[in-house]
Amino acid sequence: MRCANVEVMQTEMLDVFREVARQRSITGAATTLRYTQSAVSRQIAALELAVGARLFDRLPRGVALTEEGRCLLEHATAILDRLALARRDVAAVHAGTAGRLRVGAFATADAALVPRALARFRATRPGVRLSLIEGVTGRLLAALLAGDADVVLVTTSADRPFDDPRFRVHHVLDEPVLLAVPQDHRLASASPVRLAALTDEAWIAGSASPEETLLGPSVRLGFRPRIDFVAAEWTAKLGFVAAGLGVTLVPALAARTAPADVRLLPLDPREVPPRTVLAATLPGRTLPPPVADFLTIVRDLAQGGSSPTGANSVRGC
Amino acid sequence: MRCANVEVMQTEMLDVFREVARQRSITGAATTLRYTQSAVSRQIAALELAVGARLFDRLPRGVALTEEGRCLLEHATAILDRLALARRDVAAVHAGTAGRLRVGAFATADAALVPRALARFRATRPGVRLSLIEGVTGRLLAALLAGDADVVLVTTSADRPFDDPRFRVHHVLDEPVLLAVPQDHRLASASPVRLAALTDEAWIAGSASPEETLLGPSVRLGFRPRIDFVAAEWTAKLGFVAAGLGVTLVPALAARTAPADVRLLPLDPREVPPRTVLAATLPGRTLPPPVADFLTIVRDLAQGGSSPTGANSVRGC
DNA sequence: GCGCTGCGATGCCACCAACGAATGTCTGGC
DNA sequence: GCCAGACATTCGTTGGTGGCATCGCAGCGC
Repeated sequence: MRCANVEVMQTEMLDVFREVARQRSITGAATTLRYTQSAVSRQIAALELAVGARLFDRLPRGVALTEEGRCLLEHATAILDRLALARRDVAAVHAGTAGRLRVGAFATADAALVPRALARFRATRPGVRLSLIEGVTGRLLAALLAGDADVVLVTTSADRPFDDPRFRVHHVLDEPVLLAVPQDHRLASASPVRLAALTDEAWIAGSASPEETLLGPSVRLGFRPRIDFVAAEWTAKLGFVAAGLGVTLVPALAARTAPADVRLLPLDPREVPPRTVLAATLPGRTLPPPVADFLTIVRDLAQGGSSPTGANSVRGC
Repeated sequence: MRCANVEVMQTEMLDVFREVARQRSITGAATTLRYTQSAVSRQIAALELAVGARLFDRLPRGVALTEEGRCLLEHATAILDRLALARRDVAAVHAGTAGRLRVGAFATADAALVPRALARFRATRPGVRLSLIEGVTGRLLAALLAGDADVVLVTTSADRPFDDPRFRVHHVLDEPVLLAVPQDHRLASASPVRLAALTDEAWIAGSASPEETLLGPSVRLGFRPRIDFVAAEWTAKLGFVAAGLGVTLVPALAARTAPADVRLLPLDPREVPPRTVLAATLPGRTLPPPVADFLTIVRDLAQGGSSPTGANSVRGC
């Protein structure tokens, strides 16, 4: 019975209102807007009903804004401008010339792979705001779920497939694991090294329980290392190695951070399977162009698409 | 044939969009907004068509904003907030609790009448921004026409009725004109003074041609003053009078600025008709509450509604 | 494994809100 | 005093929009 939207200010109303205010004429605005005079007249009447105040004084020649109309005009102009801005902004995001890309990655990926990828990304999409969070796999996946990241780079061992349905995974690269030994180690010139030759070595690992470290896959294959030192940071582990206190495993991505007095030796991939680097996104979501681009760039770089990373230089051995 | 407003973002669309984004559910938003699920679904589809991008990813349980949707949400929120602000603002202006009042007035009105009126006005409508422009009648009326003032106070002599159809006039007060004489003048105790007694006086006037001054009406009635000194400012004229160099006419509103050694004498209103003070607004416009209030207050003050002005104290003589 | 359930999309229909055309009304000007 | 210009109003029509019902799809539980 009664009009439902008697109180609604539609954007078209505001547009008509603005034009009438500009021209100080209902008939003129109607002509400009390709409406009939009656249509504009009724639009203004409806808007006046909606705001509960007369917006124009009707003069013998045209109309004049009332104080209420002048007040509304400021707001209407701002609203219509913002609406136009919203159009342009959404279009820019859609085209990939604006927006944001929030990447999450593990520490060694941030050494070279991610910054190079982001640099190349920025060159092609300079309007996209970039941000990065670093952390371990669990934190990264939580951030992705929480909506705090658009794509995260995580690692997993090949013997533990990543099949959580809450994530969509994109393969990035299979990263060989290297053995770090002191420069004068007895195996420093052996290639490749077999695990059987390392049973009596003093190991340096990130945790006292080797299951959770890079040694995990090999442990599950039957290898039993003797862990003498526990250190979390790569620089610390490599420092111990350089001092001749033991050996450790190093992912290829961290190879470039190794000091000169440490030798990195390839291992048999059947005994020490490569670590898989994955990108994870949320399933069911359309990949925004920035994310898709970033994935392409990261994969390209991982395959040696540009100046080789430490991983690639060693993989060639 | 084709939809005319396929590209329009209506405010209701944005409202629905915001609610869907908040609840991450089309069905939920429909329930909250008292719509059916199909209506909301189509609203979102129409909005996506309007902006040319998918705003939500449809998930098995609800929906999730895309990057474009997140972008639009910021704008939509701002727009809807501004729309609500516009409603409140216009309502406040309509109620007279907000807005502005731009008064124009001639110099002597600004001595006491206008500031007192504005002070009383502010007490009742503290939210209204006040502004004042001062000038002579011509400038004030021009400002009114140009939309730079809402109401202007001007003076006119009773023998020159103000009948310009471009203005709507509101009578404020009839202001008697007083004769200023030195304290020891021969007429200092006469009351009222007849013009016939002033034919030989040395006159001080605002212009060499008395037609344009306060003497104008009397001149048109046959009086021929001898103008010895020309000075524009009231303080200057009264200074000449105090020095015994002549006599001059003073409007009652300026009486309070007279120094103590000058006597102000009443004149016969038939020979020196009172000056009329008018308020002018634009015709055909609804008087905003602030303007109507201001007019009421000014009239009230002019009739001695509060502490008497200089005019009133003299009028009583 | 199969059916159920929950959610969004869509076809169909009805309604009314808004448009266009024509007319009415008022004011100012010649 | 009639005309012209501008806004308001009335009337008939139509397209946009919501409701109803249904479909498709995916996850979950028995």
